[in-house]
Amino acid sequence: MPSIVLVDDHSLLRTGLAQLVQSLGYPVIFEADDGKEFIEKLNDKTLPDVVLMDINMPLMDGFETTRWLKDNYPSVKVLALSMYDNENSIIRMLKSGAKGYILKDSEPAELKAAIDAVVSKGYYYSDLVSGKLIHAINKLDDEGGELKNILQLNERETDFLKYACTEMTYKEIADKMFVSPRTIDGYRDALFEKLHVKTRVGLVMYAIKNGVVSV
Amino acid sequence: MPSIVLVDDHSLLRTGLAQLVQSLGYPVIFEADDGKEFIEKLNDKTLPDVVLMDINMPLMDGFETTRWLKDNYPSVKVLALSMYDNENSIIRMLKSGAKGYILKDSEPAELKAAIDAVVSKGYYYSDLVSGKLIHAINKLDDEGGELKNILQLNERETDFLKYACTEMTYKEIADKMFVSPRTIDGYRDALFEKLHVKTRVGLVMYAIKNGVVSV
DNA sequence: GCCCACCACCGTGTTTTCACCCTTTTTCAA
DNA sequence: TTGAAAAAGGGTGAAAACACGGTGGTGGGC
Repeated sequence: MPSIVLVDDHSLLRTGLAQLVQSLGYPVIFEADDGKEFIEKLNDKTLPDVVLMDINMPLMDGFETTRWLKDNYPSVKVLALSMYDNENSIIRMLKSGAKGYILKDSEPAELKAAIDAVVSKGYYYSDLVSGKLIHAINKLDDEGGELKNILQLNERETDFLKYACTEMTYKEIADKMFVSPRTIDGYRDALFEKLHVKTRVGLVMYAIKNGVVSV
Repeated sequence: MPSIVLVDDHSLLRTGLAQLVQSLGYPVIFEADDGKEFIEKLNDKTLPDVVLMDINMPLMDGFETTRWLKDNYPSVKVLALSMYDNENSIIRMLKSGAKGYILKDSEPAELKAAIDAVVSKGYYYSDLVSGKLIHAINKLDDEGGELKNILQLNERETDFLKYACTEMTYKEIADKMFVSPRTIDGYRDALFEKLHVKTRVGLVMYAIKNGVVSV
């Protein structure tokens, strides 16, 4: 049977999941609270076949950790485990190297199917994932193929987005970030365009759906 | 050993939790996806000692379900299980009749302690809960004791709050809700006051933290 | 060198949001 | 039945948010 490692910051759920995975017959090698702890615990003796990886975690998130794994231990398959089914997370996670993506409200049978598929076929794409991917491709056509926009924000934009989720005015955010209010206007307009929103509320909703800010 | 029922809409996590609870030695009588399903499955033969209840669920949420249980089967103890540690949820849940409140990222040992305490002592208040309660009491003093404000919003306010989390302007929201824009201004100002926020972003963050809108 | 992308910055004008203070209608309880 | 609240609608003005069209500097590629 394929061996498993769990990475999730919700201790109770992770432990429960470990029990479930074991009851399905897969040995759980170890568990970790976040990407950093995972990497520390990982060595040649503890290499699993599959890593069940949460996306939103403190310290080192699922995207980063999956990318690191792809670079350092490409034989280890990552199965992303998320609360949400938003398109950006799915695409970013697959781009980072994940071999599959399942929601936390799936049935145990789907988890088993996903683990088996990742091990035997090398990937697991549920209808949900396929659907989102197709939708993303269609959107690309509409926009002339600017894939980068869906994927990543730079440092400054991420910082700004966090501040945008507070009750600060743009002027106050400008002070906090040591730039002029006009520059903040620029960040805002760039994000409006990239994220396809029109208002600050749109920014906030995006930030939350994508784990840029933790609720 | 006390018997347990689990109510949570995240199937994978709920199943895992069930395994965990059973491995701690507590029999799990049944599981449910939400409050509605829970009530349908409940009868004199399936009465548990403790219900582990998620807060944010579709159809019938944790508050409603706990209140119903308090009215119909007061002997069943509810232990609230939440992602978030925000004050309002804790207070509302305890007001609804929950005997304890633990976070999903607690250690399994705390879950065990909580279940045991709820059964033997009738309640379980962690340091987190106590701390939040004390903070809430202090806030009350500052405001002259307006407890109702923390607890519940009426129908119209809830509707408005949902719309406020979209990119609609207040004018558009007014159209949707069949009232004049001025009335919307009124809803908004009332919520600013009740929720102690100053901007629409504040409303959005409140709505998300309290599960008024689902992310 | 030159072009290009990217970042920070700037000005102007419109729309939306928010604060403050007001009237009318409905409701409900003393 | 009166009168005190609560809910709805209203006006004005200032502040913030948003749209649009710009400038100059920096650091690659070629």
